[in-house]
Amino acid sequence: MATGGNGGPIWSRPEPGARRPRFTRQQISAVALDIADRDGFGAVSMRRVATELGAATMSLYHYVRTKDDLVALMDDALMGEALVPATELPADWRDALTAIARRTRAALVRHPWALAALQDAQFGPNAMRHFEQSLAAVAGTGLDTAARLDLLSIVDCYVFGSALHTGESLQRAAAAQANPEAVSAVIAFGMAQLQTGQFPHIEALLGGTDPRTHPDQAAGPPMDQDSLEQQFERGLQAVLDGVASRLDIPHRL
Amino acid sequence: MATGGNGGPIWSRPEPGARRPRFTRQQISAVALDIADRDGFGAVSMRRVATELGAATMSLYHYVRTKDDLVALMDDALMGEALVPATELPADWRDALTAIARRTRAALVRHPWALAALQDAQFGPNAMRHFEQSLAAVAGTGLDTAARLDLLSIVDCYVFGSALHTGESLQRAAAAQANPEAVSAVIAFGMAQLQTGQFPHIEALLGGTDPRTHPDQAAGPPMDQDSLEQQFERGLQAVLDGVASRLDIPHRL
DNA sequence: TCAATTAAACATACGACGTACGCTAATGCC
DNA sequence: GGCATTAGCGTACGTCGTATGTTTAATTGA
Repeated sequence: MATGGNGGPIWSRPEPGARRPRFTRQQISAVALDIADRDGFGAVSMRRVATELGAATMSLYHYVRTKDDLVALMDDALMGEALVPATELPADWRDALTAIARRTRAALVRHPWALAALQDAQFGPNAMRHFEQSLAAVAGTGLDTAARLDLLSIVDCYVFGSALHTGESLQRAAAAQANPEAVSAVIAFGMAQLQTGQFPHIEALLGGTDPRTHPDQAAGPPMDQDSLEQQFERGLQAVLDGVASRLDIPHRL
Repeated sequence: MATGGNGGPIWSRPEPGARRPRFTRQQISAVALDIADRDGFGAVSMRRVATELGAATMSLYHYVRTKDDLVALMDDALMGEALVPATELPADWRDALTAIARRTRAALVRHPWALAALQDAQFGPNAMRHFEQSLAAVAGTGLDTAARLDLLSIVDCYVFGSALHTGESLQRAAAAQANPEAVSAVIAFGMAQLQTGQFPHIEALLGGTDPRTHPDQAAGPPMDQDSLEQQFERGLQAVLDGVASRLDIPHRL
């Protein structure tokens, strides 16, 4: 249930009053974020969060109606990390979009579980602030409304896709380090596939180097955090080039 | 466990032999795909798949070592849908990439659960074919290896991000139709937020129209399948423009 | 000040889930 | 026809989200 049931999104309801609550939503989402970062999104259970808060499982349900609500809190905390501090938002539209994109990607990469979880979470106040900030960034383009939304959508798609890609790569790299024998099994499978002759371009890409002797480059370029970030930067500028020329945006250059 | 345990990826192991098995992997993944499409990825359980196959739960474990393996089969079936038939792949790099992008997006949009599931699934034969096909598409660009991979990565990020975006939108739209009262609660929350005055650009975007009287446009432009597809096409061409000019690719135009 | 009220906290329990374990019975090969 | 192999399955364990009902503590009205 993506919309959270009958009472509206959790942010439209006040935090519980009367008897002073032991926890704030920030504390709860912080604990949940921490668990997800340490042990993966799958480790975030109502019991676990409650335990780490020092409470009984069912006590959580006074702060959160369902687990979806908890996930919504987590996602909104993450969107908070994606916000560019208001004073740091450049005036030029291109610089502003770049700043927002960098920060958004950084937040998503920091919490690789987010993209899966975010998929059907309700949008919260920080998501709204993110949208507002994006609109502010493109306010100076002189474009009409539809074109502005197009521009934002294109850049957003690239940023989220890039974060997805980076998250996968890093997760794969981590899994490979944790379980080296599985990685050689995967490589063996890949080599066997190559030997069918159906993959000439991949063969050419590897250029005769046996990945078993160079396990650091599983299929192509290095996959460390820095390379992926540089790749993201190159792609982002290319995307911005493309939309700028398509939409005929005046630029200060 | 993204790497699937000790025995290597499922594709490196033969289907069970000796006594003739009742099911093929294709049947199994087809049933699982069908369940996911009808009732969501969360409805795909070992019990459910087994039941719909007409078998007992534990019998599935003779075809699949863990549920992760089942998900891997599902993802690979999906990547099969994303393949462009070999005879239909255009010679021009830009047309070829466009064809691959369209087909990939279509497959991902058809199965909105895929992006979440795909995140940590092992790559299979069809993913490999997809990669091979992408390499074939950019073979005629004259770029060196690193630039080719950059190009592919940028387009792929945009395609996956766009599919993520589209999937979210459609899912939200479906949820809204299934549960209209929740939607008005969300709108009420949004209006209340607007009234804080912290969102001048969003207010300007709505242009004074109260979404409660025009609930079809929750926040901005229409979100139907066609509009999203057109938006994707515009964005894709913009992205291709950008990489083409950045990478200085000769084009037949 | 002291009862009445409200809300926070919790224990128990239910039906789902993935899957470890061990048994039964059907099949292919000699 | 005998036998090894293995598909198929029943049971059970520990996890999950959460419905339900009860206890405990703080706030409020008189």
